[in-house]
Amino acid sequence: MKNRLEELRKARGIKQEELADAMEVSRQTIGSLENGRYNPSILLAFKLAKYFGMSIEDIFIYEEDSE
Amino acid sequence: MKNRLEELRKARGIKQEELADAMEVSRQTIGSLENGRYNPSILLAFKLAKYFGMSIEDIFIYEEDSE
DNA sequence: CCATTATGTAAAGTTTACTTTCCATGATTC
DNA sequence: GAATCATGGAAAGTAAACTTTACATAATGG
Repeated sequence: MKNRLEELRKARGIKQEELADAMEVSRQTIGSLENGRYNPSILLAFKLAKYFGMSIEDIFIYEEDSE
Repeated sequence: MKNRLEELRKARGIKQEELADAMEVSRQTIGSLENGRYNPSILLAFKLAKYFGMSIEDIFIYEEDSE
């Protein structure tokens, strides 16, 4: 799964830490998502979608058979 | 988080086991989602959405501060 | 230069999603 | 009323998401 988090965050002009605080997760979690180290839980995906005013599908790009 | 899995599955006239096979998860996983014992991973949510031809948001109902 | 700021990443631990195995129950159906 | 079928759910284990701590580095500002 790919995602547009870094792009969307930078468009908002905020730091990883600010986004992390808004989502109530650690800065490392945001960094890990931006750099593809793992996928978000569905709850975090919903929170991020709400924060950016978009759908989950607009932020996270599902690819067949992705890990 | 609530979801419409049982309703959607029954509308299709299929068993938990058949849905599980299509999603490549165990029957117990489908049962656990239908009965709210836990939330799906985002990958499974994407697979289910694709299977039912709907968006994740149409199947899974995000509620503020849900576990 | 030096201090600070933003980010990358790793290690070790906790929590949660998911598996396999197992048993129980209600609804057929024979 | 015994056998089968669909579901519920528990227990124990594995895998992945997430936390805290820690350190490294590049960029910037004084």
